[in-house]
Amino acid sequence: MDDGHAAPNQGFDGYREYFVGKRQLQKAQEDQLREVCGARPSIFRGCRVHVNGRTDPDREELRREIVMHGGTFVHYLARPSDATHIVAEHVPTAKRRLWRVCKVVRPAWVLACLRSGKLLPWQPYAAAGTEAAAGIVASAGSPQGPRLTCKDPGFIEDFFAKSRLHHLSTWKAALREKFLDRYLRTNEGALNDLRAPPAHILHVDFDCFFATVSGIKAGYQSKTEVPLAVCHGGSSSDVASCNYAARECGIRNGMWVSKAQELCPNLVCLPYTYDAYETVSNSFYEVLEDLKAFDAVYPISVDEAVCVIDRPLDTLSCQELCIRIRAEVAERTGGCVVSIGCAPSLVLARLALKRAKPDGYLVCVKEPIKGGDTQVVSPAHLFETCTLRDLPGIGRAIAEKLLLGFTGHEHTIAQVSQLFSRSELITRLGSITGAKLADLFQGLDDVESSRMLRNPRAYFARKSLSAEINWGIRFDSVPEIDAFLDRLVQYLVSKINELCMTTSQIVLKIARRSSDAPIEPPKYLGMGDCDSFSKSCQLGLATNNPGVISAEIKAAFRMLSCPAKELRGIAVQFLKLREASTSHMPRQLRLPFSTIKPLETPKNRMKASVTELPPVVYKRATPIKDFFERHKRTSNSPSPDFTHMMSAPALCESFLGELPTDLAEEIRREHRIYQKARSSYLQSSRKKVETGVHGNTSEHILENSEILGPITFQNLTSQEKIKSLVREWISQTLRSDGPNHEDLSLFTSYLDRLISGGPRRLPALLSMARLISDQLRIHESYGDKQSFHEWEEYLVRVVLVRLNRCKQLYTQNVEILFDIYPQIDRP
DNA sequence: TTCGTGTGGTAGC
DNA sequence: TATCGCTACCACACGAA
Repeated sequence: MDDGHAAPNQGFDGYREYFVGKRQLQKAQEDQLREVCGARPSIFRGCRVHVNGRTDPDREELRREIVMHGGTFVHYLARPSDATHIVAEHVPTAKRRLWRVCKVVRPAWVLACLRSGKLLPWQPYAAAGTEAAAGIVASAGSPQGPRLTCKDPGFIEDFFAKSRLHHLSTWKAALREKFLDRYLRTNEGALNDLRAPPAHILHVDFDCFFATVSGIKAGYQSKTEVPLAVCHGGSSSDVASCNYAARECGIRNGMWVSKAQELCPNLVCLPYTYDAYETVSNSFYEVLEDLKAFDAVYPISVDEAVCVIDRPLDTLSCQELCIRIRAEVAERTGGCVVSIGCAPSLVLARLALKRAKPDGYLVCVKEPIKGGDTQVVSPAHLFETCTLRDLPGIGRAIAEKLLLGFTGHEHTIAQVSQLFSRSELITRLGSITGAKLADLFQGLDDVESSRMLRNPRAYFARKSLSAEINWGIRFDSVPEIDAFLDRLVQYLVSKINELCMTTSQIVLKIARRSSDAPIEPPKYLGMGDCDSFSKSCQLGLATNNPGVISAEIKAAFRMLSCPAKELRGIAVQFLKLREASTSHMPRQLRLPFSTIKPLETPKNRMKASVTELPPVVYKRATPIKDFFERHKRTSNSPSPDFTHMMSAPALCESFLGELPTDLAEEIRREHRIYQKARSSYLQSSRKKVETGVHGNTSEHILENSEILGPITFQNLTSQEKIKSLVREWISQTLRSDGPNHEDLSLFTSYLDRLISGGPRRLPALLSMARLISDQLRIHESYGDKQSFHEWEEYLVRVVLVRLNRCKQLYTQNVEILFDIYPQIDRP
């Protein structure tokens, strides 16, 4: 649609095309706006903002500002998750529950962001009537702002804003993405990939990065004699970073402040200065780029990079380069110190870096001149002076596993390599880790590390996305945890949307207080000693739908059977990521008409369709009942007890009637979620339909084929009976918590069998699509319910995808008209 | 043997 | 008043088919 206007309804694509057209029109207007007004700072980048009700400034003005400053304007809010922010003066009572998980802000937030030129925290601008606004009012007068607990809506963002480890991880991810983007732009294909090991590798790393930067910001010289540490505050907070003056007292990163202060009473504790770390890091990478001395600069972390030179340089030139880098970085960062290890392999460069610290550089060459410069060393020298733990990827666990029975002192690499042959290493540590260590002992890079150099595209590509919180997790009830999981999923979904990706496997990981650990650990709101459990779910079809993901995660939480009060940590992971553009996004389906090859016979057509378009299967690869059976057998494992879930009793309504309304509702809610996880509607209600009065044999459509046998669903052959079952199934599950995935899988398989029956089966397929659409239209009032969205998504992603495929295959033979739900309010 | 799942280890300050 | 114990990725063990 070149003109950007909605096309008239053409068969079953009409609804989608209408919306695609409408969105294109709006997008074109917004693009035009950006063009006319020129580029502005991208303050609202990644934000999807919806404006609700009457506002001041009005909706159009807010829209203009948001769009011009990099944001996306959400015109129609089909569901709360469509927007990251909702702008409203007040939250209508009817929307309070629905919007509970949203960032609902006053228009003042938009204006304040524009004034300050950056995205500001939303909580201080929470709209009247929201929980967040109530929290702010309650804590007014506190200079710190509201103290949020894990039960509060803003907790996740607040926690991440202060978490050093979260910052380190997100910076690293951003650097990798930036590298990849640059690499893909400048190195079309992989022509410049290194085929042989590069000549020189420089491993560059800041000395005590946080401590130095925070120190400089607080007015200390970078090499001050004053012992400094960066921490949040009190005695049980972690030392994130300390300078060398503090290290001389025995203070180490990760140590508690109370212990550090015992070792060094003069210790100066400095606050985190995340903005400054980011600024210095940017300067650091700029220096490495500006030097134009490297064939590649690989990011390792915010303050650490591996630089590669792919041409031979003499030792003196390497030394001069190290000196130059150190001087440039110091100049551009207000005096920050980097140390450098230079060697022909990653592992030797890393060891050289370890020995170069603090405030130095080392060049490792095979045969240094005897009595020459002390900054030039041999591999043997590094092996004799570095410890096993200095090797990359060798942490405490592996070192202990290997050196069991050899404890007593810190072993050097030279000593340990004498103790074990390659085969002994493999026996003790496993095939890959053992071989890796054997390689490292020879100064050679292991397969995994050298992937970074050989195939950076694969090495730096993102394969998963996750969020984890193991601090401040204290819940009293499962509904509170559900609300938290909703928010965490929403957080991740907004991330995955920014990446334009979808996921087809999700994992819930929890930390549960160990039975012998105290209720409250020594660290304030810490996790203490915990057992960890995880549960993964295959979604079958890649999605970014927060409702679908959230429902799975909540069901997974129930399967892990952790009492609410025992929970100390929660993580949600998205695995098997795919580009959103290549997966079938709802309402963004594209019919591949241009790729259709003319086929001569229906038989050929089917053959081609099978090879070119494998059927999409929406299934649950780990049926819940299998999961229960598997875990019943492993009684010696620390896995939780599922037996109470195996026999979830029916609810006694008369008993519930006597309970307080809140409590009764909570129990009903729990029961619905358990039921959804356990129950299959199709299994339980098939008999009812079989014995019903619907249909008669003369109405059989499907089994009349002369070539093909009857296509059954749930042992039913009459299409009327099947439709009756499906109608009842949809109606029931719309009222409750949506369809069971195994049921959907069975139904999808039925649809696929219809398709493989050829064009004659098409009316049956079309009839099923219409039936689902009709049911959704009938139950339009459930439009806000999760179950409604699940059915809607199934219709769009699974059923319509199949109809599209058939349209492509059979359009010459059969007229396909399908008008998708819902009715559209046309402009 | 191969595959999927759950668990655990490592790195950065 | 505390305090902000993340995240991506790989490898291993084990069980099922």
